[in-house]
Amino acid sequence: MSERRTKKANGQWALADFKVGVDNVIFSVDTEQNRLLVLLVMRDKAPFLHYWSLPGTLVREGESLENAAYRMLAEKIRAKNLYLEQLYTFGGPRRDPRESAESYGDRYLSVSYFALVRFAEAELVADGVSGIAWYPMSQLPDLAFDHAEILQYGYRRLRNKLEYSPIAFEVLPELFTLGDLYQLYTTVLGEGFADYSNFRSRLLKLGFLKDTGVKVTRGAGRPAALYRFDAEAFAPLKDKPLVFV
Amino acid sequence: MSERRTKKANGQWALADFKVGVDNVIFSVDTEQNRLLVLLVMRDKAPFLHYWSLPGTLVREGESLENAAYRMLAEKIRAKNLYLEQLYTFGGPRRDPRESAESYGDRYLSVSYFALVRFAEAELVADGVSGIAWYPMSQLPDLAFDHAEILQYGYRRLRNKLEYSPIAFEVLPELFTLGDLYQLYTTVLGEGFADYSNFRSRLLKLGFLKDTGVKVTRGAGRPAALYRFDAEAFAPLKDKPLVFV
DNA sequence: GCAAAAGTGTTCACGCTACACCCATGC
DNA sequence: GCATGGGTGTAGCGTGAACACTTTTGC
Repeated sequence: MSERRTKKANGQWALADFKVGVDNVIFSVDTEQNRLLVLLVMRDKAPFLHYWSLPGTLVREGESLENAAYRMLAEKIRAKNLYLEQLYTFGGPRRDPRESAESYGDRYLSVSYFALVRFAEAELVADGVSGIAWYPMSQLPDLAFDHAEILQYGYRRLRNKLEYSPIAFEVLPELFTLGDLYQLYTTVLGEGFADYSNFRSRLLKLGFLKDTGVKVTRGAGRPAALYRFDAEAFAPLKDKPLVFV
Repeated sequence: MSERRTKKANGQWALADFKVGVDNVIFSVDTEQNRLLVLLVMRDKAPFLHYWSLPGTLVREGESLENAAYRMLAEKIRAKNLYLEQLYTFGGPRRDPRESAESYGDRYLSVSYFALVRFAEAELVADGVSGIAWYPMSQLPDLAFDHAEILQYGYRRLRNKLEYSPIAFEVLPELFTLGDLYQLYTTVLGEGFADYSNFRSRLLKLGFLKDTGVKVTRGAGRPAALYRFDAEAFAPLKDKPLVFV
Protein backbone atom coordinates (compact mmCIF):
# COMPACT_ATOMS: atom_id res chain seq x y z
CA MET A 1 0.00 0.00 0.00
CA SER A 2 2.61 2.58 -1.00
CA GLU A 3 1.08 5.96 -1.65
CA ARG A 4 2.87 8.68 -3.51
CA ARG A 5 3.09 11.85 -1.54
CA THR A 6 4.55 15.15 -2.42
CA LYS A 7 6.35 17.49 -0.14
CA LYS A 8 6.28 21.14 -0.91
CA ALA A 9 9.43 23.20 -1.24
CA ASN A 10 8.90 24.73 2.19
CA GLY A 11 8.94 21.29 3.80
CA GLN A 12 5.20 21.17 4.31
CA TRP A 13 3.21 18.24 3.06
CA ALA A 14 0.91 19.11 0.19
CA LEU A 15 -2.72 19.01 1.21
CA ALA A 16 -5.29 17.47 -1.05
CA ASP A 17 -7.92 19.72 -2.59
CA PHE A 18 -11.39 18.34 -2.64
CA LYS A 19 -14.66 18.72 -4.36
CA VAL A 20 -17.36 17.26 -2.17
CA GLY A 21 -20.26 15.36 -3.60
CA VAL A 22 -23.41 14.19 -1.94
CA ASP A 23 -24.81 10.85 -3.04
CA ASN A 24 -28.22 9.74 -1.94
CA VAL A 25 -29.46 6.24 -1.35
CA ILE A 26 -33.18 6.77 -1.66
CA PHE A 27 -35.38 3.83 -0.78
CA SER A 28 -39.06 3.36 -1.26
CA VAL A 29 -41.41 0.43 -1.09
CA ASP A 30 -44.07 -0.49 -3.57
CA THR A 31 -46.71 -1.88 -1.24
CA GLU A 32 -48.79 -3.29 -4.08
CA GLN A 33 -46.05 -5.39 -5.54
CA ASN A 34 -44.06 -5.81 -2.38
CA ARG A 35 -40.79 -4.65 -3.75
CA LEU A 36 -38.05 -2.62 -2.17
CA LEU A 37 -36.96 0.11 -4.57
CA VAL A 38 -33.94 2.40 -4.97
CA LEU A 39 -33.91 5.55 -7.01
CA LEU A 40 -31.29 5.53 -9.75
CA VAL A 41 -30.44 8.04 -12.42
CA MET A 42 -28.78 7.53 -15.75
CA ARG A 43 -25.59 9.50 -16.14
CA ASP A 44 -25.54 11.80 -19.14
CA LYS A 45 -21.88 12.74 -19.04
CA ALA A 46 -18.49 11.15 -18.67
CA PRO A 47 -17.15 9.49 -16.69
CA PHE A 48 -19.42 6.45 -16.64
CA LEU A 49 -21.58 7.85 -19.42
CA HIS A 50 -24.86 5.91 -19.66
CA TYR A 51 -24.28 4.07 -16.43
CA TRP A 52 -26.90 4.08 -13.71
CA SER A 53 -25.81 5.82 -10.54
CA LEU A 54 -27.11 7.09 -7.23
CA PRO A 55 -28.53 10.57 -7.59
CA GLY A 56 -25.87 12.97 -6.44
CA THR A 57 -24.64 16.49 -6.74
CA LEU A 58 -21.60 18.54 -5.87
CA VAL A 59 -21.74 20.89 -2.91
CA ARG A 60 -21.90 24.54 -3.85
CA GLU A 61 -20.40 27.57 -2.23
CA GLY A 62 -22.15 28.45 1.00
CA GLU A 63 -24.23 25.30 0.99
CA SER A 64 -24.33 22.78 3.81
CA LEU A 65 -23.97 19.08 3.11
CA GLU A 66 -27.49 18.38 4.21
CA ASN A 67 -28.89 21.18 2.10
CA ALA A 68 -27.08 19.80 -0.90
CA ALA A 69 -28.75 16.46 -0.23
CA TYR A 70 -32.17 18.08 0.03
CA ARG A 71 -31.59 20.12 -3.10
CA MET A 72 -30.74 17.03 -5.04
CA LEU A 73 -33.80 15.24 -3.76
CA ALA A 74 -36.02 18.13 -4.74
CA GLU A 75 -34.54 18.07 -8.23
CA LYS A 76 -35.44 14.44 -8.76
CA ILE A 77 -38.66 13.81 -6.90
CA ARG A 78 -41.53 15.83 -5.57
CA ALA A 79 -42.28 14.13 -2.28
CA LYS A 80 -44.43 15.27 0.59
CA ASN A 81 -42.86 13.21 3.24
CA LEU A 82 -39.21 12.56 3.56
CA TYR A 83 -36.69 11.04 5.89
CA LEU A 84 -33.00 11.86 5.55
CA GLU A 85 -29.89 10.99 7.49
CA GLN A 86 -26.20 10.91 6.81
CA LEU A 87 -24.79 7.52 5.94
CA TYR A 88 -21.05 7.42 5.50
CA THR A 89 -18.24 9.29 3.84
CA PHE A 90 -16.26 7.64 1.10
CA GLY A 91 -13.07 9.43 0.41
CA GLY A 92 -10.23 7.25 -0.75
CA PRO A 93 -8.07 8.60 -3.51
CA ARG A 94 -8.78 7.30 -7.00
CA ARG A 95 -12.43 6.50 -6.33
CA ASP A 96 -13.32 8.88 -9.14
CA PRO A 97 -11.58 8.62 -12.50
CA ARG A 98 -11.72 12.39 -12.82
CA GLU A 99 -8.84 12.45 -10.36
CA SER A 100 -6.17 11.85 -12.88
CA ALA A 101 -3.55 9.73 -11.24
CA GLU A 102 -0.75 11.88 -12.56
CA SER A 103 -1.81 15.42 -11.94
CA TYR A 104 -2.97 15.41 -8.34
CA GLY A 105 -5.81 17.70 -9.19
CA ASP A 106 -8.96 17.81 -7.11
CA ARG A 107 -10.07 14.74 -5.28
CA TYR A 108 -13.71 13.79 -5.17
CA LEU A 109 -15.13 12.90 -1.83
CA SER A 110 -18.61 11.50 -1.40
CA VAL A 111 -20.76 12.08 1.64
CA SER A 112 -23.63 9.68 1.27
CA TYR A 113 -27.11 10.19 2.62
CA PHE A 114 -29.85 7.74 3.28
CA ALA A 115 -33.42 8.72 2.43
CA LEU A 116 -36.86 7.19 2.60
CA VAL A 117 -39.89 8.35 0.70
CA ARG A 118 -43.44 7.15 0.25
CA PHE A 119 -43.86 5.51 -3.09
CA ALA A 120 -47.37 6.76 -3.79
CA GLU A 121 -46.55 10.34 -2.87
CA ALA A 122 -43.24 10.49 -4.69
CA GLU A 123 -43.55 11.94 -8.12
CA LEU A 124 -40.42 11.59 -10.20
CA VAL A 125 -39.31 14.74 -11.92
CA ALA A 126 -38.63 13.86 -15.51
CA ASP A 127 -36.04 16.36 -16.55
CA GLY A 128 -36.16 14.91 -20.03
CA VAL A 129 -32.46 14.61 -20.52
CA SER A 130 -31.33 11.77 -18.33
CA GLY A 131 -33.19 8.70 -17.22
CA ILE A 132 -34.52 8.30 -13.72
CA ALA A 133 -36.18 5.20 -12.32
CA TRP A 134 -37.08 3.13 -9.30
CA TYR A 135 -35.11 -0.08 -9.41
CA PRO A 136 -36.06 -3.11 -7.37
CA MET A 137 -33.23 -4.14 -5.08
CA SER A 138 -33.48 -7.61 -6.52
CA GLN A 139 -32.55 -6.50 -10.05
CA LEU A 140 -29.87 -3.89 -9.84
CA PRO A 141 -27.84 -2.83 -12.87
CA ASP A 142 -24.12 -2.11 -12.76
CA LEU A 143 -23.55 1.17 -11.05
CA ALA A 144 -21.08 3.98 -11.70
CA PHE A 145 -18.14 4.79 -9.42
CA ASP A 146 -18.26 2.97 -6.08
CA HIS A 147 -22.00 3.39 -5.89
CA ALA A 148 -22.64 -0.32 -5.54
CA GLU A 149 -20.70 -0.24 -2.30
CA ILE A 150 -22.53 2.84 -1.07
CA LEU A 151 -25.84 1.25 -1.89
CA GLN A 152 -24.97 -1.91 0.03
CA TYR A 153 -24.03 0.23 2.98
CA GLY A 154 -27.39 1.98 2.81
CA TYR A 155 -29.21 -1.31 2.51
CA ARG A 156 -27.53 -2.59 5.66
CA ARG A 157 -28.52 0.60 7.46
CA LEU A 158 -32.09 0.18 6.32
CA ARG A 159 -32.30 -3.36 7.64
CA ASN A 160 -30.73 -2.39 10.96
CA LYS A 161 -32.95 0.60 11.47
CA LEU A 162 -36.09 -1.33 10.64
CA GLU A 163 -35.48 -3.44 13.72
CA TYR A 164 -35.41 -0.68 16.27
CA SER A 165 -36.70 2.53 14.70
CA PRO A 166 -40.07 3.50 13.38
CA ILE A 167 -38.71 4.21 9.92
CA ALA A 168 -41.12 1.73 8.37
CA PHE A 169 -43.78 4.42 8.62
CA GLU A 170 -41.72 6.74 6.45
CA VAL A 171 -42.06 4.42 3.48
CA LEU A 172 -45.54 3.10 4.09
CA PRO A 173 -48.52 5.12 2.95
CA GLU A 174 -50.16 7.32 5.56
CA LEU A 175 -52.79 4.67 6.15
CA PHE A 176 -51.79 1.05 6.09
CA THR A 177 -52.95 -2.33 7.28
CA LEU A 178 -50.95 -4.46 9.68
CA GLY A 179 -50.60 -6.86 6.81
CA ASP A 180 -48.84 -4.14 4.80
CA LEU A 181 -46.52 -3.50 7.69
CA TYR A 182 -45.73 -7.17 8.10
CA GLN A 183 -45.13 -7.57 4.38
CA LEU A 184 -42.72 -4.67 4.44
CA TYR A 185 -40.72 -6.30 7.19
CA THR A 186 -40.59 -9.64 5.44
CA THR A 187 -39.63 -8.23 2.06
CA VAL A 188 -36.77 -6.23 3.53
CA LEU A 189 -35.63 -8.52 6.31
CA GLY A 190 -36.48 -11.93 4.94
CA GLU A 191 -38.54 -14.53 6.75
CA GLY A 192 -36.48 -15.04 9.85
CA PHE A 193 -38.72 -13.54 12.53
CA ALA A 194 -41.99 -13.80 14.40
CA ASP A 195 -45.12 -14.88 12.56
CA TYR A 196 -47.85 -12.47 11.67
CA SER A 197 -49.97 -12.97 14.74
CA ASN A 198 -47.14 -12.35 17.18
CA PHE A 199 -45.80 -9.45 15.17
CA ARG A 200 -49.25 -7.98 15.23
CA SER A 201 -49.81 -8.18 18.96
CA ARG A 202 -46.34 -6.88 19.78
CA LEU A 203 -46.76 -3.81 17.60
CA LEU A 204 -50.25 -3.07 18.91
CA LYS A 205 -49.13 -3.39 22.51
CA LEU A 206 -46.54 -0.68 21.95
CA GLY A 207 -49.44 1.68 21.55
CA PHE A 208 -48.41 4.03 18.79
CA LEU A 209 -50.54 2.53 16.04
CA LYS A 210 -53.95 4.13 15.89
CA ASP A 211 -56.85 2.22 14.40
CA THR A 212 -58.72 4.58 12.11
CA GLY A 213 -61.82 2.42 12.17
CA VAL A 214 -61.81 2.30 8.40
CA LYS A 215 -61.78 -1.14 6.85
CA VAL A 216 -60.36 -1.96 3.51
CA THR A 217 -60.79 -5.13 1.53
CA ARG A 218 -58.30 -6.26 -1.06
CA GLY A 219 -59.31 -9.28 -3.06
CA ALA A 220 -60.42 -12.24 -0.99
CA GLY A 221 -60.33 -12.46 2.77
CA ARG A 222 -61.64 -10.52 5.69
CA PRO A 223 -61.31 -6.73 5.40
CA ALA A 224 -58.35 -5.27 7.26
CA ALA A 225 -58.36 -2.27 9.55
CA LEU A 226 -56.37 0.77 8.42
CA TYR A 227 -53.88 2.06 10.95
CA ARG A 228 -51.97 5.29 11.24
CA PHE A 229 -48.64 5.90 12.96
CA ASP A 230 -49.19 8.21 15.92
CA ALA A 231 -46.05 10.28 16.34
CA GLU A 232 -47.15 11.80 19.66
CA ALA A 233 -47.78 8.41 21.20
CA PHE A 234 -44.40 7.30 19.98
CA ALA A 235 -42.48 10.30 21.30
CA PRO A 236 -42.00 8.97 24.87
CA LEU A 237 -40.54 5.77 23.43
CA LYS A 238 -37.93 7.69 21.47
CA ASP A 239 -34.42 6.48 22.26
CA LYS A 240 -35.82 3.77 24.48
CA PRO A 241 -34.56 0.42 23.24
CA LEU A 242 -37.42 -0.87 21.12
CA VAL A 243 -37.77 -4.09 19.25
CA PHE A 244 -40.01 -4.34 16.23
CA VAL A 245 -38.37 -7.44 14.82
CA MET B 1 -31.65 30.41 6.56
CA SER B 2 -30.68 32.47 3.51
CA GLU B 3 -27.40 31.35 2.08
CA ARG B 4 -25.45 33.43 -0.33
CA ARG B 5 -24.67 31.63 -3.52
CA THR B 6 -22.74 32.72 -6.50
CA LYS B 7 -23.40 31.85 -10.06
CA LYS B 8 -20.52 31.78 -12.44
CA ALA B 9 -20.51 33.73 -15.66
CA ASN B 10 -21.26 30.63 -17.68
CA GLY B 11 -24.47 30.02 -15.77
CA GLN B 12 -23.05 27.20 -13.66
CA TRP B 13 -23.26 27.34 -9.92
CA ALA B 14 -19.92 27.80 -8.25
CA LEU B 15 -18.77 24.68 -6.48
CA ALA B 16 -17.21 24.93 -3.06
CA ASP B 17 -13.56 24.00 -2.69
CA PHE B 18 -12.72 21.98 0.34
CA LYS B 19 -9.86 21.08 2.55
CA VAL B 20 -10.73 17.91 4.40
CA GLY B 21 -9.73 17.38 7.99
CA VAL B 22 -9.88 14.27 10.08
CA ASP B 23 -10.74 14.70 13.75
CA ASN B 24 -10.41 11.83 16.15
CA VAL B 25 -12.42 11.13 19.24
CA ILE B 26 -10.06 8.85 21.11
CA PHE B 27 -11.39 7.21 24.23
CA SER B 28 -9.61 5.26 26.89
CA VAL B 29 -10.47 4.06 30.36
CA ASP B 30 -8.35 4.32 33.44
CA THR B 31 -9.30 1.10 35.18
CA GLU B 32 -7.59 2.07 38.41
CA GLN B 33 -9.46 5.28 38.90
CA ASN B 34 -12.53 4.28 36.94
CA ARG B 35 -12.59 7.24 34.67
CA LEU B 36 -13.51 7.54 31.03
CA LEU B 37 -10.89 9.61 29.22
CA VAL B 38 -10.65 11.50 25.94
CA LEU B 39 -7.45 12.54 24.30
CA LEU B 40 -7.19 16.28 23.75
CA VAL B 41 -4.43 18.44 22.34
CA MET B 42 -3.69 22.07 22.92
CA ARG B 43 -3.77 24.13 19.76
CA ASP B 44 -0.58 26.04 19.05
CA LYS B 45 -1.82 28.19 16.24
CA ALA B 46 -4.74 30.36 15.33
CA PRO B 47 -7.61 30.04 15.11
CA PHE B 48 -8.52 28.98 18.64
CA LEU B 49 -4.94 29.40 19.80
CA HIS B 50 -4.43 27.79 23.21
CA TYR B 51 -7.77 26.05 23.12
CA TRP B 52 -8.02 22.31 23.67
CA SER B 53 -9.23 20.39 20.66
CA LEU B 54 -9.67 16.91 19.31
CA PRO B 55 -6.49 15.70 17.68
CA GLY B 56 -6.88 16.20 13.97
CA THR B 57 -5.01 16.67 10.76
CA LEU B 58 -5.69 17.69 7.20
CA VAL B 59 -5.77 15.04 4.51
CA ARG B 60 -2.77 15.05 2.22
CA GLU B 61 -2.46 14.36 -1.45
CA GLY B 62 -2.87 10.69 -2.23
CA GLU B 63 -3.89 9.84 1.31
CA SER B 64 -7.11 8.07 2.24
CA LEU B 65 -9.29 9.40 5.02
CA GLU B 66 -8.64 6.40 7.17
CA ASN B 67 -4.91 6.61 6.65
CA ALA B 68 -4.99 10.24 7.68
CA ALA B 69 -6.73 9.18 10.88
CA TYR B 70 -4.12 6.49 11.54
CA ARG B 71 -1.27 8.88 10.80
CA MET B 72 -2.61 11.35 13.29
CA LEU B 73 -3.01 8.68 15.91
CA ALA B 74 0.53 7.53 15.41
CA GLU B 75 1.77 11.08 15.83
CA LYS B 76 0.12 11.45 19.22
CA ILE B 77 0.25 8.08 20.87
CA ARG B 78 2.23 4.91 20.60
CA ALA B 79 -0.40 2.23 21.13
CA LYS B 80 -0.22 -1.48 20.54
CA ASN B 81 -3.87 -2.09 20.24
CA LEU B 82 -6.28 0.15 18.48
CA TYR B 83 -9.86 0.29 17.34
CA LEU B 84 -10.95 2.82 14.71
CA GLU B 85 -14.16 3.54 12.89
CA GLN B 86 -15.65 6.48 11.05
CA LEU B 87 -18.07 8.56 13.06
CA TYR B 88 -19.73 11.36 11.15
CA THR B 89 -18.96 14.13 8.72
CA PHE B 90 -19.46 17.71 9.76
CA GLY B 91 -19.48 20.05 6.84
CA GLY B 92 -21.64 23.10 7.24
CA PRO B 93 -20.23 26.35 5.96
CA ARG B 94 -18.73 28.68 8.55
CA ARG B 95 -17.85 25.91 10.99
CA ASP B 96 -14.25 27.01 10.72
CA PRO B 97 -13.35 30.68 11.07
CA ARG B 98 -10.63 30.23 8.48
CA GLU B 99 -13.41 30.28 5.93
CA SER B 100 -13.67 34.00 5.71
CA ALA B 101 -17.30 34.83 5.20
CA GLU B 102 -16.47 37.29 2.46
CA SER B 103 -14.01 35.58 0.24
CA TYR B 104 -15.51 32.18 -0.35
CA GLY B 105 -12.13 30.58 -0.10
CA ASP B 106 -11.70 26.97 0.88
CA ARG B 107 -14.21 25.36 3.16
CA TYR B 108 -13.09 23.06 5.93
CA LEU B 109 -14.89 19.79 6.24
CA SER B 110 -14.32 17.43 9.12
CA VAL B 111 -14.62 13.69 8.87
CA SER B 112 -14.56 12.46 12.43
CA TYR B 113 -13.27 9.11 13.57
CA PHE B 114 -13.89 7.20 16.74
CA ALA B 115 -11.01 5.35 18.37
CA LEU B 116 -10.40 3.22 21.43
CA VAL B 117 -7.05 2.48 23.00
CA ARG B 118 -5.85 0.70 26.10
CA PHE B 119 -4.78 3.16 28.71
CA ALA B 120 -1.85 1.20 30.06
CA GLU B 121 -0.44 0.48 26.61
CA ALA B 122 -0.93 3.96 25.23
CA GLU B 123 2.15 6.07 25.52
CA LEU B 124 1.55 9.72 24.70
CA VAL B 125 4.06 11.24 22.33
CA ALA B 126 5.21 14.49 23.85
CA ASP B 127 6.14 16.56 20.85
CA GLY B 128 7.21 19.29 23.19
CA VAL B 129 5.48 22.12 21.46
CA SER B 130 1.82 21.67 22.18
CA GLY B 131 0.08 20.09 25.12
CA ILE B 132 -1.52 16.69 24.96
CA ALA B 133 -3.53 15.05 27.71
CA TRP B 134 -6.15 12.55 28.70
CA TYR B 135 -9.17 14.44 29.98
CA PRO B 136 -11.84 12.76 32.06
CA MET B 137 -15.22 13.09 30.38
CA SER B 138 -16.56 14.54 33.61
CA GLN B 139 -14.26 17.59 33.46
CA LEU B 140 -14.02 18.77 29.92
CA PRO B 141 -12.58 22.15 29.02
CA ASP B 142 -14.02 24.40 26.33
CA LEU B 143 -13.12 22.99 22.96
CA ALA B 144 -12.13 24.63 19.70
CA PHE B 145 -14.35 24.74 16.62
CA ASP B 146 -17.40 22.47 16.86
CA HIS B 147 -15.39 19.81 18.63
CA ALA B 148 -17.70 19.71 21.63
CA GLU B 149 -20.45 18.56 19.32
CA ILE B 150 -18.23 15.98 17.66
CA LEU B 151 -17.17 14.67 21.04
CA GLN B 152 -20.76 14.32 22.20
CA TYR B 153 -21.51 12.41 19.04
CA GLY B 154 -18.63 10.07 19.75
CA TYR B 155 -19.70 9.63 23.33
CA ARG B 156 -23.16 8.59 22.20
CA ARG B 157 -21.61 6.10 19.79
CA LEU B 158 -19.47 4.68 22.55
CA ARG B 159 -22.45 4.12 24.84
CA ASN B 160 -24.48 2.54 22.06
CA LYS B 161 -21.72 0.23 20.96
CA LEU B 162 -20.97 -0.89 24.50
CA GLU B 163 -24.41 -2.43 24.62
CA TYR B 164 -24.11 -4.71 21.65
CA SER B 165 -20.46 -4.91 20.58
CA PRO B 166 -17.41 -6.29 22.28
CA ILE B 167 -15.64 -2.93 22.18
CA ALA B 168 -15.19 -2.97 25.95
CA PHE B 169 -12.26 -5.30 25.41
CA GLU B 170 -10.51 -2.72 23.26
CA VAL B 171 -10.15 -0.38 26.20
CA LEU B 172 -9.68 -2.88 28.99
CA PRO B 173 -6.24 -4.32 29.63
CA GLU B 174 -5.48 -7.68 28.06
CA LEU B 175 -6.29 -9.39 31.33
CA PHE B 176 -9.13 -8.12 33.45
CA THR B 177 -11.45 -9.21 36.18
CA LEU B 178 -15.19 -9.36 35.78
CA GLY B 179 -15.29 -6.60 38.31
CA ASP B 180 -13.21 -4.40 36.01
CA LEU B 181 -15.59 -5.13 33.17
CA TYR B 182 -18.59 -4.34 35.28
CA GLN B 183 -17.02 -1.12 36.51
CA LEU B 184 -16.34 -0.06 32.95
CA TYR B 185 -19.96 -0.53 32.05
CA THR B 186 -21.21 1.39 35.05
CA THR B 187 -18.83 4.29 34.62
CA VAL B 188 -19.75 4.73 30.98
CA LEU B 189 -23.41 3.80 31.05
CA GLY B 190 -24.42 4.82 34.54
CA GLU B 191 -26.16 2.56 37.02
CA GLY B 192 -29.28 1.72 35.12
CA PHE B 193 -28.76 -1.98 34.42
CA ALA B 194 -28.39 -5.46 35.82
CA ASP B 195 -26.54 -5.96 39.09
CA TYR B 196 -23.10 -7.48 39.19
CA SER B 197 -24.20 -11.04 39.71
CA ASN B 198 -26.58 -11.09 36.76
CA PHE B 199 -24.16 -9.22 34.55
CA ARG B 200 -21.54 -11.76 35.45
CA SER B 201 -23.55 -14.84 34.63
CA ARG B 202 -24.86 -13.40 31.37
CA LEU B 203 -21.38 -12.57 30.11
CA LEU B 204 -19.95 -15.93 31.12
CA LYS B 205 -22.78 -17.80 29.45
CA LEU B 206 -21.92 -16.14 26.15
CA GLY B 207 -18.72 -18.13 26.23
CA PHE B 208 -16.08 -15.80 24.86
CA LEU B 209 -14.47 -14.91 28.16
CA LYS B 210 -11.67 -17.29 29.02
CA ASP B 211 -10.66 -17.76 32.61
CA THR B 212 -6.88 -17.67 32.77
CA GLY B 213 -6.84 -19.39 36.15
CA VAL B 214 -4.74 -16.57 37.55
CA LYS B 215 -6.15 -14.89 40.62
CA VAL B 216 -5.47 -11.32 41.57
CA THR B 217 -6.26 -9.61 44.83
CA ARG B 218 -6.73 -5.89 45.12
CA GLY B 219 -7.09 -4.58 48.66
CA ALA B 220 -9.69 -6.36 50.73
CA GLY B 221 -12.02 -9.06 49.51
CA ARG B 222 -11.78 -12.40 47.83
CA PRO B 223 -9.30 -12.56 44.96
CA ALA B 224 -10.79 -12.28 41.50
CA ALA B 225 -10.08 -14.45 38.48
CA LEU B 226 -8.42 -12.80 35.52
CA TYR B 227 -10.23 -13.25 32.23
CA ARG B 228 -9.21 -12.75 28.65
CA PHE B 229 -11.42 -11.94 25.66
CA ASP B 230 -11.32 -14.86 23.26
CA ALA B 231 -11.73 -13.47 19.75
CA GLU B 232 -12.09 -16.88 18.12
CA ALA B 233 -14.88 -17.89 20.44
CA PHE B 234 -16.57 -14.60 19.71
CA ALA B 235 -16.29 -14.83 15.93
CA PRO B 236 -19.44 -16.95 15.39
CA LEU B 237 -21.44 -14.40 17.38
CA LYS B 238 -20.34 -11.58 15.14
CA ASP B 239 -23.30 -9.67 13.72
CA LYS B 240 -25.67 -11.80 15.77
CA PRO B 241 -27.77 -9.53 17.92
CA LEU B 242 -26.02 -9.60 21.29
CA VAL B 243 -26.91 -7.92 24.52
CA PHE B 244 -24.25 -7.08 27.04
CA VAL B 245 -26.35 -4.46 28.82
C1' DG C 1 -14.02 -11.94 64.01
C1' DC C 2 -15.61 -8.63 60.76
C1' DA C 3 -15.84 -6.12 56.58
C1' DA C 4 -15.29 -6.35 51.76
C1' DA C 5 -15.33 -8.12 47.37
C1' DA C 6 -15.93 -12.47 44.42
C1' DG C 7 -18.76 -15.91 43.05
C1' DT C 8 -23.15 -19.19 43.22
C1' DG C 9 -27.90 -20.32 43.34
C1' DT C 10 -32.99 -19.82 43.62
C1' DT C 11 -37.30 -17.75 42.86
C1' DC C 12 -40.65 -15.32 40.31
C1' DA C 13 -42.78 -12.87 36.71
C1' DC C 14 -42.96 -11.53 32.29
C1' DG C 15 -42.39 -11.97 27.32
C1' DC C 16 -41.78 -14.38 23.28
C1' DT C 17 -42.94 -18.59 20.28
C1' DA C 18 -45.79 -21.61 18.40
C1' DC C 19 -49.92 -22.92 17.31
C1' DA C 20 -54.95 -23.46 17.36
C1' DC C 21 -58.97 -21.31 16.42
C1' DC C 22 -62.67 -17.80 15.14
C1' DC C 23 -64.27 -13.97 11.76
C1' DA C 24 -65.56 -11.65 7.48
C1' DT C 25 -65.23 -11.34 2.87
C1' DG C 26 -64.95 -12.87 -2.56
C1' DC C 27 -66.25 -16.22 -5.70
C1' DG D 1 -69.40 -23.81 0.65
C1' DC D 2 -64.76 -23.02 0.53
C1' DA D 3 -60.63 -20.56 0.04
C1' DT D 4 -58.35 -16.53 1.65
C1' DG D 5 -56.53 -13.34 4.53
C1' DG D 6 -57.68 -10.75 9.17
C1' DG D 7 -57.82 -11.12 13.93
C1' DT D 8 -57.93 -13.38 18.91
C1' DG D 9 -56.48 -16.45 22.46
C1' DT D 10 -53.64 -19.66 25.11
C1' DA D 11 -50.21 -22.97 26.82
C1' DG D 12 -45.29 -23.55 27.61
C1' DC D 13 -40.72 -22.45 27.60
C1' DG D 14 -36.76 -19.31 28.38
C1' DT D 15 -34.74 -15.44 30.23
C1' DG D 16 -33.80 -11.54 32.99
C1' DA D 17 -34.44 -9.06 37.66
C1' DA D 18 -34.09 -9.29 42.43
C1' DC D 19 -32.03 -10.99 46.15
C1' DA D 20 -30.23 -14.36 49.45
C1' DC D 21 -26.35 -16.89 50.37
C1' DT D 22 -21.50 -18.84 50.34
C1' DT D 23 -16.41 -18.25 49.70
C1' DT D 24 -11.94 -16.13 50.30
C1' DT D 25 -9.27 -12.60 51.26
C1' DG D 26 -7.23 -8.16 54.41
C1' DC D 27 -7.06 -6.20 58.73
